[in-house]
Amino acid sequence: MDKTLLSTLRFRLAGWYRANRRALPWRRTSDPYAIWVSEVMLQQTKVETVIPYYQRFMARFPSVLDLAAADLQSVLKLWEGLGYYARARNLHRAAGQVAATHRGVLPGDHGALLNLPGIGPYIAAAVMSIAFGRPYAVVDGNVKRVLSRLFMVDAPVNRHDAYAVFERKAKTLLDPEDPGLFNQAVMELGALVCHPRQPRCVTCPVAAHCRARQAGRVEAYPRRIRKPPVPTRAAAAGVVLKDGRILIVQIPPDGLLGGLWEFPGGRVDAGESAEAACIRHIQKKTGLSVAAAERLGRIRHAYTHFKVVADLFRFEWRSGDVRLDGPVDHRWIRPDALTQYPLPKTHHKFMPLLSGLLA
DNA sequence: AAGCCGGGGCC
DNA sequence: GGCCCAGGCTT
Repeated sequence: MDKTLLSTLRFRLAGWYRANRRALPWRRTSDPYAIWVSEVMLQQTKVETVIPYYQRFMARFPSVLDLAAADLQSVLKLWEGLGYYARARNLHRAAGQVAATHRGVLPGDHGALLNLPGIGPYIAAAVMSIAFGRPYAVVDGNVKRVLSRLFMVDAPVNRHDAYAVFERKAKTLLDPEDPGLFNQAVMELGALVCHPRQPRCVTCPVAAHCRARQAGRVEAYPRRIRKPPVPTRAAAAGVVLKDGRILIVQIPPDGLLGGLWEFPGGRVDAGESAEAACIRHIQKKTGLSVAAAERLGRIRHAYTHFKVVADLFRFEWRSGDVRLDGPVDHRWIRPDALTQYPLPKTHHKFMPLLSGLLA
């Protein structure tokens, strides 16, 4: 790209950003740890969703050492509802590593950051540029959308091999004078002006440089490959009652909802009743024999790769001690203690069905 | 290179 | 109901 054009683009973008940026909590600090936490929370998550989580998290864990000293369950409880719980597990583990090997100070070194769990190309570049002022270009969903329109990039943004294409573009555009501001400016432009649908080109500071706009094809970019529709699964979960207490089990740390707690249950096979499936899963996973009492209700929930229709049952314990197969821990708790544990969204949807038990 | 991993808000 | 969001990890 022509050198004069390049500096004009950088200049206009920076000017627009200074005048239009949102006053976000993580923009009032230069603490690398705070920047790091915000970037982890912002993965695949909208700014408005993150703000309250970020504020609670930073109030509770103001430094790397505070986070490293915390137990994972309290971290997951603060993360409850934010999703992608591996982010919380990795952040906690990484804090432990920073405490142990860097004396609690996040290293301003690209390679060292990439070695920490949960820090990939995006967060490494974001922390290096925003917190340390170093020239690393970020490539996120916003950047890919903005660049795909600016240069009419035909590579679909949601294909893995597209990353290298956009990274090259981002590197040539990056303003070495203030990489942190430049990176945030491109992302803010994507968030406030260069929307996925109906972009506000009229107010765009770089519309004059935009090839898609010149071609009248802004809405045709970014290009994207279609994903197949997600399947729906049937599931069942059981509230097992024994002496006024209910059983919850902890989900294994790897995989879906790892580390959270749930009522025992599982998938309903084809041709199987939800109640029979639930009894089968409880027997298999906890070793308990239960007797059916009643069906409390049904909820629906959408995950990234499937949807679930889940029936909730109430059972009375009949016999057996807990012998776990699958879950990594269990508790017999009073119903009013449920809120002390990090639970999946499905279980928050179950709560209204439990009103009789909580009384 | 592709699949897995939450939840919410928008159309 | 599909799409999108300040992605990273695993295989």
